[in-house]
Amino acid sequence: MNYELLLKQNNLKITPQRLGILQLMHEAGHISIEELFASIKKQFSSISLATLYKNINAMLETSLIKEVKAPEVKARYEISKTPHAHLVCHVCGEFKDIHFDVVHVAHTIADTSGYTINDTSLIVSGTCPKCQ
Amino acid sequence: MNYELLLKQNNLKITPQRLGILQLMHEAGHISIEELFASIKKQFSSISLATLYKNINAMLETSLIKEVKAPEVKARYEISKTPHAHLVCHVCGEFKDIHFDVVHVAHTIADTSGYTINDTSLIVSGTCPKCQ
DNA sequence: GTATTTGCAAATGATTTGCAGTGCT
DNA sequence: AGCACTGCAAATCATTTGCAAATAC
Repeated sequence: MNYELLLKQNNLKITPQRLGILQLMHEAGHISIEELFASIKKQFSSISLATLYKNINAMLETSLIKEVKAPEVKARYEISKTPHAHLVCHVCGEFKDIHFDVVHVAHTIADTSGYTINDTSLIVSGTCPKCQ
Repeated sequence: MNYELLLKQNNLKITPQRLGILQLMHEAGHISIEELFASIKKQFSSISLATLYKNINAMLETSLIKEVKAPEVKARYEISKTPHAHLVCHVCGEFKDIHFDVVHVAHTIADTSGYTINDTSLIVSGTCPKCQ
């Protein structure tokens, strides 16, 4: 994945910290602020939590990344992809992407409401096979 | 709605504060902590934010109420009902219940995954007719 | 009467802001 | 060169905890 291009396309300057954040996010798939901070400190030992938050917020504003808010657990961040659903194990905490047509479901839901749809969040929580 | 019965069924003691919280939550449909605190202070001027949090947490633990975490906005709380979806207007902030079979969707999603499903959150964000 | 809840104050945790210095283009 | 980004410290905002007094059952 070309992180430099991703940043450029979103009018964000390329910095080593940002590249590191995107790389870790991509590897993890879904990652929380704490996990990200702990991991990135291995590369940039003096990185500050303020910088991490500023960058996360900048990337959220341009929709380069997306915040996934599941019930009961802390938010995770992922690089934006085509709309999909999530499956979360509340025992081990694993997040899994599910390729499912959420846009179609959203339209069914908003059908008679007159709403203009922007975003759909579909998260199923449960226990994964390993944790049962 | 019988709030005393609701509390009893969940093994929670009946207090005026709890009855007030449930009443406001029921009237509002979906309410944030700040809104709830501002409203309940009109009835119990000396209620503390700590009490509010303790009660919200107690009711969440028994599942008497549910936390709705939508993208971009602060969490809202609702009295637990049959599973349903939510439609949120990101302009005026209004939350709307949509009676939609989320359990069926959840099963479709978790179908081949081997997950045991506990909970499903389906939230569609957009602009409501009034705000367009 | 006993256990739980309340309200207060203080503690903790999470996130944001201001600013001086540095780095990107 | 000029503007954006970084890192630090401090500020702010959100939530939790400990404890004494009050209340539920």
